[in-house]
Amino acid sequence: MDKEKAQELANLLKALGEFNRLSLVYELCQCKAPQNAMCLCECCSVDASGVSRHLKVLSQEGIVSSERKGREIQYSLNRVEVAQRLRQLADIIEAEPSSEM
Amino acid sequence: MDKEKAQELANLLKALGEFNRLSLVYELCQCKAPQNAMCLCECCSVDASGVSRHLKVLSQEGIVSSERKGREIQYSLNRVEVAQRLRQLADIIEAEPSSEM
DNA sequence: CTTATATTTGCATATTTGCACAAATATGTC
DNA sequence: GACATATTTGTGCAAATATGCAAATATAAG
Repeated sequence: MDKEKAQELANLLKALGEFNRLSLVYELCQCKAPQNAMCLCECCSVDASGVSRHLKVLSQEGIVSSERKGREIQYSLNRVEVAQRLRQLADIIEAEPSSEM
Repeated sequence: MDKEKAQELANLLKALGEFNRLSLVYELCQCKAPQNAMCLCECCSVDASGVSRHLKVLSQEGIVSSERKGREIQYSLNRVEVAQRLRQLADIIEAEPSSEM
């Protein structure tokens, strides 16, 4: 595993590893349709500016996608991609080294 | 997902989401036999006390196990458990809600 | 008991992070 | 254009975090 990939993965995990951000992800997880930030605001204990910043972090890490719809911006969870990256890590962790060391 | 479980999961992800700690995990990942801290020291850019602290965090989150062997303490990765928790999250994230919202 | 090695802990410091509030920006409606 | 709503950004602050160094502790070997 090269350093750059490791850093990327660490960033993903760090983004998910904050309670309010993880709450946002769970919330989006339960939504069939994309949600706007005001709506998402209700599921965690921070104000709109805080939610905005959290969503920005999630967006930068490719965890959520956003699309402006008029006045609102609708966020949706990149389910497949995130799940895939988590499973890849799980596979790496679980795979015992074949030979040695 | 109740709040307590979410917090636990966030803690796991946060523990893994720091570059040097993730490097330690990768290092342990490639080891068949448990490693002591001095050995692990080489894989990341912090001194022994830093490694000690990182290993403590990983240990508290159940990511690694430790066992004293004489003068050394040998650390090993809890492969199955960590992989399982990551896959559980992946499953939650990937599963689209059946009915609504 | 002294010495050597491995690990942890106390302390100080620098950096990062999460947050609220206010101001700025973007967009839609009248 | 004036106003309302949604979101972002600037700022400051308090708390958390990562780190190195030195001292303390644990264990083994002599």
